[in-house]
Order: sequence, then structure tokens, then C-alpha cells
Amino acid sequence: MSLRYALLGMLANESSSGYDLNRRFQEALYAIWPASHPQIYSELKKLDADALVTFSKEGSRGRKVYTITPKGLKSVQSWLAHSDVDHALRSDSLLRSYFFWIMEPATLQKHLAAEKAFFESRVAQYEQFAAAKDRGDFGSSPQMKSIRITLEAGIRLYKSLAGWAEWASKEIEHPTSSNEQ
Amino acid sequence: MSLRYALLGMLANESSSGYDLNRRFQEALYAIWPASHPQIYSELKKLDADALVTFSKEGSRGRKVYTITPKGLKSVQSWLAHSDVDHALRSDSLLRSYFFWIMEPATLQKHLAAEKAFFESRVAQYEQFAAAKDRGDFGSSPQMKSIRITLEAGIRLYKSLAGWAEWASKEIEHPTSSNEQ
DNA sequence: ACGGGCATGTAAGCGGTTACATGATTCG
DNA sequence: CGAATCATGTAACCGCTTACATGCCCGT
Repeated sequence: MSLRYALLGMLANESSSGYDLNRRFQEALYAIWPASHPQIYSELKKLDADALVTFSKEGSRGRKVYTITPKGLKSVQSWLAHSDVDHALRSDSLLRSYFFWIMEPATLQKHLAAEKAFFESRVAQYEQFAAAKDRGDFGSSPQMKSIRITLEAGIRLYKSLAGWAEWASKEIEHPTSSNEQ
Repeated sequence: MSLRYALLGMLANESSSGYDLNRRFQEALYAIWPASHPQIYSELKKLDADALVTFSKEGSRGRKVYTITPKGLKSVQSWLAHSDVDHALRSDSLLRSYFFWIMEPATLQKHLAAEKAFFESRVAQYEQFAAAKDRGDFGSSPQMKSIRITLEAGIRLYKSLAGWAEWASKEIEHPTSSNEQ
């Protein structure tokens, strides 16, 4: 259900084509809400059927430009204001950690080092973007401020996971468990 | 695909019935990998068809006890050691934050307060469990140590999100953006 | 002229949820 | 005996992915 609102939200910012929405999705939202292009196109079809968006077939190569309708805007606002947040998580990284006891120590250490490196690279990537934003490279529209807030979540999240991977690595090497020995 | 390995991992620890697997899943893994009982039962069927588990219909009320096979054990180990970690994330919380600019300030502040409270309650819940573990309430098997590590990830993750929600709330009230005014 | 990116789709299939269904057993 | 819980499933449906398909336009 969330993809529908993600698309409406992007269209609330500016009208655009399915192709552009997809491109922007891959750049901006894929990290927190993955979606493939067939899904985006078919969801746009449904949004049109529900009169939450309209489109005008105008541009070159059959390009369709979608625009949000007043009903569509109300729909996103209502989602944001009234619907319950889904706090479900689905993390392959954490799931695997539950089964660390099955892994050989050497393999596990390699695994944790790779995880740490991955999380740190995400942090670096987001921090770079955040710094550019804070310098004012992208203006200071309300939209940009929201993006900055989302970015901050990513930075904090991946920083904490990088720290966790490092902690786990040490914890496994020399356990500090109170009931040890 | 991950559910399959989650089940195999649990069965590597101890043989149990679909019912028990489901119950333990809801308690322990639901927070990081949600699964409903029909999914678990049908996955067990497939695992049996693939000879990764066997079952003996023995217990009361048609209870089936599943046991992992050597092939099954190899399968989990191979998953843990050789398959790429899927770092995809799908967070309703973060997705919404991308669209904060659409929300009315008062609603948004309420939203962030509720989010912070939720994240903090998760932290408290996990910390309580972690403390009990560190006291040695559950022994110190390798399995238990893995759980402790997973738990640590949850604590750090939700702590960072709670901090983020607080930061965002303040950031919105009095922006500190460098290119302000 | 043609190769590559633009732009939009369809189809098959899988993973996952929700609702429904059923019988067995234990407990008060 | 009846209610609750144990225990296992089926069916319908939806979200989502992967692979396939098609035509258009731009640059070289």
C-alpha cells in the first residue's frame, strides 16, 4: 500500500512521468522503499483508475505526464496524518546474526568485517550528500528539508549498525559475558 | 528465500513442530523477519519435499516434529557463508519522513513524539531482555550468545531512531540550516 | 542507418497476508 | 460438557520481482 502514497507524495511535489518517477525512486527512495518499474507503472494505472492522479499523453515517445488530483492530495495527507505507522522490519543482516553460532569463527569474522565496511560506506555516502545539502547546494525548500531529515535517519541508522558490527566482532573474539568460565 | 533458512536455523538448534516453530518465530524473530503461520507450514512442506528436513508424525493432536537433515544443515551453512547479504530496507517510518513537508506542523510534531515513544519502548524492552541474559538467566550457550548479539543490534538501532525522532522534532521547530534567512 | 537510451508496458511466478476451516485435546 | 487452546492446514488475493516485449527518438 505504501508505494501508492510514495508516488502520490512525489507527484505532490511536482508532476512527472512514470519514467521520471521511476528514476527518482531509484535515486532517492530505493534505499528505504525498493520498487521496480513494472510496479510503478502498474500502480500509476491504479491511481488513475481511482482518480487520484490524471495524465496527459503529450511528450515525445509516448511520454505520459502524471499530475496529482485534489482527491489524491487529500489521500496522501490522510495517510500521513491518520494511518498507523507500520514498524515492521525485515533485515537479512539481523536475521543472519541470530544464526552466528552456526558459522565457523573465521568465516564469521570475515562476514562482520564486510558488514561493517558496507554500513560505513553507506554512512559516508549519506554524509556527503547531507554536507552538500547543509552547504545549501540544493536550496532550502520544505521538500529539501524533509529529505535532509530522512538522510539524517539513514546516517544514524547505518552508523549504529557499523558500530554494532564492530562490537560483535570484538565480543566474539573475547567474550565479556558475566557468566563466562 | 530467507524464511527457509530461518526455519532451518531454528531446527539446527532443536527439532520441533510447526506449531512451536511458529510460536518461537513470533516471539523471537518476528521483529526482524515477520512470518505468518500459513507461510511457515507451507515452507516446511517445501523443505520436506527438498529433503532438507524430515518429520515424524507422533505427538498428540497430529503434531508433526520436524528434524533437520545433514543436507539441510549444509544448506543453512552455505547460506550463511556464501550467499550475499540482502541489505534492502523497507521502512514506513523513513518513507513518511521524506514527505514531512506535506504535513501540518502540529500533526508532524505529534507524529514525531509518538515515533520517539515507540522506539524508546522497543529499546526498553530489548534492554530488559539483554540485562536478563547478561545476568545469566538463560545460560551461555553459543545460541544464546548469538541472540544477545542480535538483541544488541536491535537496541542500537532503535536507540538511534529514537534520537533521530527527537532531533527531527527540534530541527523542525527551530531550523539550523546554514542557508537559512 | 543503426545503436543506444528513452518510455511504456505484459506475463509468469513467488512470497506473503488474511480469512476461513477443521479436528483433537485439555481444563474447569 | 463446553470452552479454550492446540495443531495443522486451504484458498483467495495482493505486492512485488524477473524476464520478456515493443516502439520511439536522438546522436554519430
